[in-house]
Amino acid sequence: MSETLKIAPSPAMRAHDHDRCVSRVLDEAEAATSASGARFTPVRRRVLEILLESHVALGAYDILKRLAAEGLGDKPPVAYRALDFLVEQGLAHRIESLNAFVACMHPGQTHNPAFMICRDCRAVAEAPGAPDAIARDAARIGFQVETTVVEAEGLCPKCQK
Amino acid sequence: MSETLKIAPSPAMRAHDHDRCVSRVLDEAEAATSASGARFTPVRRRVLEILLESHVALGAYDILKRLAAEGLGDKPPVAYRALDFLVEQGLAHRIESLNAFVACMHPGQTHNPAFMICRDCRAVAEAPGAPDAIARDAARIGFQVETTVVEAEGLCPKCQK
DNA sequence: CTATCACATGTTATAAAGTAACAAACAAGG
DNA sequence: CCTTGTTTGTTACTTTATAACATGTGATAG
Repeated sequence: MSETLKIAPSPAMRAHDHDRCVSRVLDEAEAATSASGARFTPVRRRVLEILLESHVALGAYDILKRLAAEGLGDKPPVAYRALDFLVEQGLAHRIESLNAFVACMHPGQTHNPAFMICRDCRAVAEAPGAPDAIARDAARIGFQVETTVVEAEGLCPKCQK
Repeated sequence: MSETLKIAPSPAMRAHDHDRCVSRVLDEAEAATSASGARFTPVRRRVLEILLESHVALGAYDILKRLAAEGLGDKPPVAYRALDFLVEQGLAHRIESLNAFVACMHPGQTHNPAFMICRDCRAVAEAPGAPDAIARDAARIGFQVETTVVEAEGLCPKCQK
């Protein structure tokens, strides 16, 4: 059932009502965390908000700078802990090829996301993703896949101009 | 034409004649570099040999330790430069999710490789890879893909036991 | 030959990314 | 309230990576 989700690539690279998009995700996050008994604390919430300000990948230290400016903590573990939490809860994703993080644009949905990452502006769009070819090869050699990383780097529509 | 290459996933996780596999790749590397006018210097060659000793992902500093032990250099740039060279020449691949490197098992062939990475022993198998779903989504939103990273983490046959 | 130019290596220093370990604060149930 | 588990604060450190510049080396045009 995670195969052919009816969700479009996330709006990162299209015009969209960003305020609505932010509050929608924030509401879903609120719901998701309270449902799982997890605590959506001020630092955690703020980190998600910071990620949600743009659809751009931010490094842990970028976020830490923001937190520090707001008096929410200025030591690396503060940022990493919040980010780890968000990733565990499916509220954020780590972008391996950038050592950076983005807010998840459809939390709650089981997904094996694929990302399109602009090398110029670092905008990240999230697509449903279906790493099928590799699943076939894995089966062929008896490799047991647990997680997948699928990231396409290139230029977003804006940065092509 | 890179779509359906007739190459199998690399032998990393199957029994194989490793000496033959090493010397084959080394020969191909020799050919490829001299063809492109690049210089396959002792450090570069040695780094490739080290990677080829196993089909396991090694960090730059793992390699540097080996080089240092052999008197080939003990400063980070030595290792990074050799690795960058090998990656540029298509003789090695960077594994983003491990910040590590493996030898390429079929250099010369244009490929958009996908990797299966054992989280236990760090063995890496290279598969032809065909990130198709994402290409479709990219086209849909006008994103211009330049490179792709496809990595599956899990357990190799050996480590499942 | 040898001057020159491109490329490769050596070295210093530092930046950027990430974590282990332990102490203090806090929230939530008994 | 008091205990228990989670979260936060903090120190210190490890790992990964690069900028910048000096030195060496090898091919080739003169």
